[in-house]
Amino acid sequence: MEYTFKEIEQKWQQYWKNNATYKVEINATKPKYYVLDMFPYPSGAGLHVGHPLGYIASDIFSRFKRLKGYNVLHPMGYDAYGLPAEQYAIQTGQHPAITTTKNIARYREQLDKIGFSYDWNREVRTCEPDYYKWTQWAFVKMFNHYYDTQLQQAKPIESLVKHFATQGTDSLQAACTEELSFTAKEWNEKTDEEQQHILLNYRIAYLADLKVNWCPALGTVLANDEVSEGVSIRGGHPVEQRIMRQWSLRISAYAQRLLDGLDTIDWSESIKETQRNWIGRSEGAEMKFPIKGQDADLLIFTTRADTTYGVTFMVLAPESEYVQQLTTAEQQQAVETYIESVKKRTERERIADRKVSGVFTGSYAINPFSQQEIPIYISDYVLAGYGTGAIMAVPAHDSRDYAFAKHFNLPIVPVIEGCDVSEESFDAKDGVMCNSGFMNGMTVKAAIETAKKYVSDNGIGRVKVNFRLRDAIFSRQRYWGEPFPVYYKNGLPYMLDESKLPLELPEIDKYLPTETGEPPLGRAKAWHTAEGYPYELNTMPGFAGSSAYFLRYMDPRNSNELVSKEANNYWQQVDLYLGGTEHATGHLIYSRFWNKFLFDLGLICKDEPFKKLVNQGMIQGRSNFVYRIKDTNTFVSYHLKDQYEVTPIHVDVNMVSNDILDIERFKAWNPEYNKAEFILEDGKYVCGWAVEKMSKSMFNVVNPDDIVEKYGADTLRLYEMFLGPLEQSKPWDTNGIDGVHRFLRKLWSLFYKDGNYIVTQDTPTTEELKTLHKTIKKITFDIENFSFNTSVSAFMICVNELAQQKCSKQAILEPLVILIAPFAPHIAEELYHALGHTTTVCDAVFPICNESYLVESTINYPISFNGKVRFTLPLEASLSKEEVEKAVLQNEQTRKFLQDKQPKKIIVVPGKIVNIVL
RNA sequence: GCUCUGGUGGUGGAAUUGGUAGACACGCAGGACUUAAAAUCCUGUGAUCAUUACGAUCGUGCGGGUUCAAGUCCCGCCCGGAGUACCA
Repeated sequence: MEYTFKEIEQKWQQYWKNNATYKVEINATKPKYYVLDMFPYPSGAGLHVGHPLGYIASDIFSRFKRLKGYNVLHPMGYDAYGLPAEQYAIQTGQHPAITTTKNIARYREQLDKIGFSYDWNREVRTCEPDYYKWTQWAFVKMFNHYYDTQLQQAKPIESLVKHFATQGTDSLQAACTEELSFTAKEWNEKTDEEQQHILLNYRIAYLADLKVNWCPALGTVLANDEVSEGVSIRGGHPVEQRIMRQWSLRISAYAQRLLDGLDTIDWSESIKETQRNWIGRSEGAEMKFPIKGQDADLLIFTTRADTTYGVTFMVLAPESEYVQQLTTAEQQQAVETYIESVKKRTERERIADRKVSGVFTGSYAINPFSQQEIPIYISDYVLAGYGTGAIMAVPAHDSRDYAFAKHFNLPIVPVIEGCDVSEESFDAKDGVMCNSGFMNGMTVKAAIETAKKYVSDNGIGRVKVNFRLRDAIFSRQRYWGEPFPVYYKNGLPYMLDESKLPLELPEIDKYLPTETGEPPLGRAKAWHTAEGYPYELNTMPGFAGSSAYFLRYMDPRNSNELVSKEANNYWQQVDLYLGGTEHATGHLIYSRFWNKFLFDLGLICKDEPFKKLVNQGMIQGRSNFVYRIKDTNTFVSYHLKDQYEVTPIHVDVNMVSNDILDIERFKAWNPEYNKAEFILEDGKYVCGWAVEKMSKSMFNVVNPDDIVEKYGADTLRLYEMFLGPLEQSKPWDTNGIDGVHRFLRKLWSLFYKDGNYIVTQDTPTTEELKTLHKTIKKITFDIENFSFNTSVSAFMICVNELAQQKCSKQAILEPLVILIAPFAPHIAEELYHALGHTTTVCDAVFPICNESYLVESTINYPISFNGKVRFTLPLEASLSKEEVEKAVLQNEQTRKFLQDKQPKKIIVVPGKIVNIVL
């Protein structure tokens, strides 16, 4: 019997399907394990060979855990809402639901070919009403809660209303957009409308006028993590700042918990660090600088209160509310001109062009430490959104302030001894204070603490923690997303009753904004409640649907709850989450926030969603080139190209094998090349290559279907793992896949020779047992450490050794088949049945290493002289240090290397090495 | 700039606590089988020098250091990749 992978794979895929092998239910008698892949957005291009990398790794781990006796939840679904389907709809008029359904079918077909152990009964699609009902539901909950900063927990908005009714804002501990102050009496006298307005200031999901990233090309606003360097991440379109009325989620209230939680989860240090930076906690002081001639203060935030004596001017952000208040009549014109010029600049221009610019307001502040008068400027290097939108400038110790001071000729006063500020600022936080009154002589570290105390003791301000993390803007002016369960009455938002959910996405005639510039939902007919109140026209952003999908998988068909208590208590949280690093500041923060919110409401039992996170590296493309001699239709082979003036041209990697071009296919590729001529080397055309992003335009996309067709799914699975460490980025190079395929054939040939089944019941030899158990040990260690590339080589070594030993004994091969089942499930299932089993290999028991087979009786000691190994010497493993030393010194070869010299020192590491120092 | 990563043969990579650097594969070369090709199998394959056997020297981005012993630890640089960016 031959290794006919195609038949074998189809046969077992059908078997698994027929027998519901991967269906999983709550089973209290077994420990649970939850393995999750980041679910894909089903794009029109289908999967390329890079996508399944993580899925294969997590599948290996799931299957391993199952063999180890765990009840493994391993689901898959689709992040089905998104821009590409909508953009396609705009171009073609095809409903995005149709595009999406088609793409999902294609994804599923591709995934099925690879033999994953997903329980497809649990599939979710974020665009299905059954699913997004719970996205809307969570939003309603967020609207109906506020964040208590004292308890560090979300609380029902009713308790806040009660607080207002009895105490007003007195001793209020609630996260808010704007600090408000009113009495209980004032609150009670307000109209319902006024009260609702105030409550929006506290709700976790709230509507507010915010400065947003508006992307005109996409016709929508984008969240901070969807914008990079002033352009949209999807599509690279310019983004500008605009004030718009938008739904937002008060994720900033959770900043501290999101930060602290990082210490409790097993994620890579680098991704935790990225989140820490994104959250951006900084401890400092909020200080009031009195304004000269006004009964008002300028409030600023600083982490360097110790440098206050060095403050020689103040700077406001152009958008700051202080601007109007502090601009004097004489400066009015100049300030207006400046602010106009700043407004015209896009975010992108601001980043690209960092010229110092600014304008004087005409007003002065009083330095609360030195009592000196200092001018107040406006400049766009100060950000409105951070701190208070105003700063105290310390040019001697801050490079930005320094540049500004130099440009406007403002004084620079150093407050740290011995630093030279004639050329640049001294930003470091070490040294001894000077020019600083009561802080003189202190170290910077001590001065920071002293200054903070001074500030609070003298009523200048208070110690404060600031976060960089902004609230998440939650509105999108698009069609293909979750509708908000919101209607408006007198311009005020109200939530639909939970019984009315889901509010389904309506049909519209065109997927474009309305003529009046309203979002696409403005085109929907009868888009209002039964009473006639209009529904919200925005839809939710991409991260809405992916923020709690891991919970829904636990209980995907529950129509009464997001997840039942029973299912949640059993499955708890994701034990292993596998996906790319690109979601570090988006999905992975939002879903932690969402999860914590649900946790606060007592709806789920864990406050962190993903216990362990593993990030797979990106698979890059490996492009091939041909070299056309300039102005000809002649192509010259790689090693001869330097003799000509050539233009490199990308050539489809699918017509290149081991860098040798298939000339006939190349000619047929494009009519232009039909008559092409070639200058060959050794009768072949050798292509050049480079590592680039895998994309259509580089002609380097490799489709997993083609690999499965040619080599089988098991080969694909093994080869993807064999390429290199899971977490590292690496180029896909189909060269080398033959080796892995050959390995499977070799494994097969331990069972079948010349078409005959040759497995025997003989008792294995010590050597054979050693081969097996060393492999068990290695594979177990590797899987637990996500080192799948080394597992594959361990299997190769094992099979090579067994072939050498001519071992076809059931006692060895059966454990080996179970061992390899997580990696190559189809061949394993086939061979497991060949060995006489009638149930699936998935329900076998993972073999355990018996160390006693690994004990060596002799050790081949490397004998080194001055650290250089000269020869090896087999010695009894039981020999003591002294005996080893004696045996080595008596050895003839040792004498030869010693010559007449007396060794100065002999180091014997038992079981490892001998080093003789001369 | 800052943070995180990584740098080992022609290529992908291995080396788990400092202990024989280059496992395992690819590629290449030679050989066997074959009318021939494919497939398969065997042998060799870091570099340089030497070759009659024994070999010798160098070698993990660069320069130092610790150690009997360094790819691995310490100090200082260089280069690639990713993220982030006026955050006070």
